[in-house]
Amino acid sequence: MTVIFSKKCEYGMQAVLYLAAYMEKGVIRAEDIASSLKVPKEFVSKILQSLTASGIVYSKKGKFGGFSIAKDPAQIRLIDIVAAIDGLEMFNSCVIGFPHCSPETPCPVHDKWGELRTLAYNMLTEETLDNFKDKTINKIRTI
Amino acid sequence: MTVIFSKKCEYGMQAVLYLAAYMEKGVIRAEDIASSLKVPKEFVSKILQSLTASGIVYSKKGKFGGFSIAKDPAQIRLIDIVAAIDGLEMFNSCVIGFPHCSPETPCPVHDKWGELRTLAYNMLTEETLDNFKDKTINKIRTI
DNA sequence: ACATAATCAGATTATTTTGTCCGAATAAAT
DNA sequence: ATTTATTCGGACAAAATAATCTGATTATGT
Ligand code: SF4
Ligand code: SF4
Repeated sequence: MTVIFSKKCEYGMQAVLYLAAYMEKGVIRAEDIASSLKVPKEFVSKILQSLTASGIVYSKKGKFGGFSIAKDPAQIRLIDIVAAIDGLEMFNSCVIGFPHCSPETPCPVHDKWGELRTLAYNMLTEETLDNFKDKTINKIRTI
Repeated sequence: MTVIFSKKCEYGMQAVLYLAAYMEKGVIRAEDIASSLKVPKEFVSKILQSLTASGIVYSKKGKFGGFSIAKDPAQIRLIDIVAAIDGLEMFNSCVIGFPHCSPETPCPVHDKWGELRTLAYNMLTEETLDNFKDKTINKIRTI
């Protein structure tokens, strides 16, 4: 069981938080990111490749190459990463897995789940990455 | 990507809601449950087998056998089904996938996620299956 | 007792997700 | 130009999840 997001998406968010927190270092090698986060190197590299295609991450090839954040962190929200990797279908789906989710045919937990989805959406939308710098650095230290 | 719970768990909750809503019918065949819910018959049968082992569901073998709810629906909560199938680890895990989740080393969204987890827990805990009967029947009709 | 209809239990297959490997391309330093 | 360190991109492998099949077992009706 996953907690809402796929590993791909979790690692993607972690890696982008890392890049935003350490953006003054310039490009950072996938290997450094992977060892700091304790996640598989090739996997995180692959995820960052796809985020490069989405325009969130910048990559530089060759010696002294690596990844960096492509835009101002003040313009990136966590939901942008979720949208790029897992997509946003979860915000239109049912916790219990019933089909045809709508207020006209509510399942037993419809009201509460709707509220939860809104809160989750806000959590990923209200703040931009620049606000997360200190907490990210502290969290990564403890991994 | 799943929305919090595995298919196994989603189908389990749906099937138990079904059994609770139609408990006056006595035992119900896996095939009827599967066709009403539009889920794979053998899969739902397997899940109900494991819920039988957990004591939530009763099963009767042989001709005119089937499944029924084993306890009073007023004593079963959705979280009991989640606990039996997916387990409750999600209530101690991070949305972003960081390890060592704790208030001492909070990740960027720790506060909001903590609140969300509590609401999700309440959603699955506060009501018992007997309260869901009407909504379940209406929802199943529309599948 | 026998035939029938159903669950049970476990083996098996399929699909998706997660993770790894490797050759080609690229860029910097010598 | 050559060497070296790196990403890129796609193929590949492993693991987890979802779904199916099959034979044994059990209970009912005749
Ligand atoms: S709670 Fe019910 S109506 Fe709402 S999304 Fe889930 S199944 Fe659909
Ligand atoms: S929000 Fe941070 S501290 Fe809280 S569970 Fe997630 S990673 Fe752990």
